[in-house]
Amino acid sequence: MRRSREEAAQTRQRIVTSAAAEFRKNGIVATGLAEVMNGAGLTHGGFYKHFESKDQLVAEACAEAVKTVIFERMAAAASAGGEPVTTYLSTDHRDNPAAGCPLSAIGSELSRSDEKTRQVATAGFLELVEIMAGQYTNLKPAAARRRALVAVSTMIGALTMSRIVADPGLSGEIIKETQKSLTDD
Amino acid sequence: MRRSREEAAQTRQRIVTSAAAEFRKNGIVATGLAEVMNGAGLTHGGFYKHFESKDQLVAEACAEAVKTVIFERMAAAASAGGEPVTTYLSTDHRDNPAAGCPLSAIGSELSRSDEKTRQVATAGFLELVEIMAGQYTNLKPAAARRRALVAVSTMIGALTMSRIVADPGLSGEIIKETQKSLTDD
DNA sequence: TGTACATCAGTGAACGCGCGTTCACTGATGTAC
DNA sequence: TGTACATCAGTGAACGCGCGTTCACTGATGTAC
Repeated sequence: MRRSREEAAQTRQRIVTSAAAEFRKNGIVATGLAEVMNGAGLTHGGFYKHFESKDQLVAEACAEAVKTVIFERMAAAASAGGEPVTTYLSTDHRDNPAAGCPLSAIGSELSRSDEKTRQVATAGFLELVEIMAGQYTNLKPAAARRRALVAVSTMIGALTMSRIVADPGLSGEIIKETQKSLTDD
Repeated sequence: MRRSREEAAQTRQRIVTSAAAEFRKNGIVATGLAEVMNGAGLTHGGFYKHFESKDQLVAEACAEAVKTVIFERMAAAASAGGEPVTTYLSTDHRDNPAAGCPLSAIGSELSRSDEKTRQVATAGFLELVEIMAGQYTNLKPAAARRRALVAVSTMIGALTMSRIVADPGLSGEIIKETQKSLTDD
């Protein structure tokens, strides 16, 4: 039966949030819409009352993940005077991809996604670069940005590799060494 | 009809090579066995005469990609006295994922693959670390390895991001800045 | 303010399709004598 | 070395299944008078 405008908006939001978690946990292609809808407490038939296609959901779910993880959590970690690198490169982040950075969790799938999704991912990357550039207070803005571009690439590569690697010791070593390398100096 | 042992071995090899390319181009989950077999010039029905499952093919295809790209091409680039970083971080490599490093091309999918595949990926990562460590001739082995661990993570993250990013200028900037950062000093 | 009707969120079944896997069959290769 | 038979690589059809998407239906919400 019909729902109120407010209820419908909440439902839509639950679908996006469920998708953002499922995609990061199991991958975009491997996640079915029925799985996403089930995660939002709905049956799969109603999906198209809210979205035009799976691709549209992918773009919105990616935007939500970028917003909560990069624009909110990482930005907060930096403005609180903490080291954003330590937040990003942690075993906690490594072990919880469903709640973590989409650039690490679904990076190789994002490179095959449509324009809209890649633009959203690009915006997240640039925000992370800006956050990191803000850490290099002893450098001029242009130099800080250049260094941050590399630092963010390092963070994404290291977290991705720490999840791939079969040896837990090596996985921890990647996180620890990368964290040290990016916080020293 | 039956094929000679030699022909059958060649066929098997063609399947692995086709899979290694298709997986890196379109992703593991998004690539069907029919697509792989077609790339090897066969119909899909014969697949199970050579492999037990898709997972087994994934592991072997990953091993082939690691061997040709890391153990052969990257090792050759280093021993020829060239900079392996320049080979890895190039627009050529960025634009040809099907022939490139699987850690960048299918990184996030590898983290969800089975133990065998992740072990193969880990071996490739460690070899790349060793190649890079060999570049740091002015450091003691342990320090060189630690630095290489971070450098390889940076290379993988930067190449992955250069493929995700929607803006070609930014994509080139990531490659150029990361290359500079890893070759300076 | 109350009533009649249109709207539409959500359900559950169904669509065609491609997936990984299995199987009967073919006929050349390999093996045993 | 030749012959008879077993093996098995490859084909093409079929299996059950889950995919993204569509649709008829329900009934509460929203709108018009």
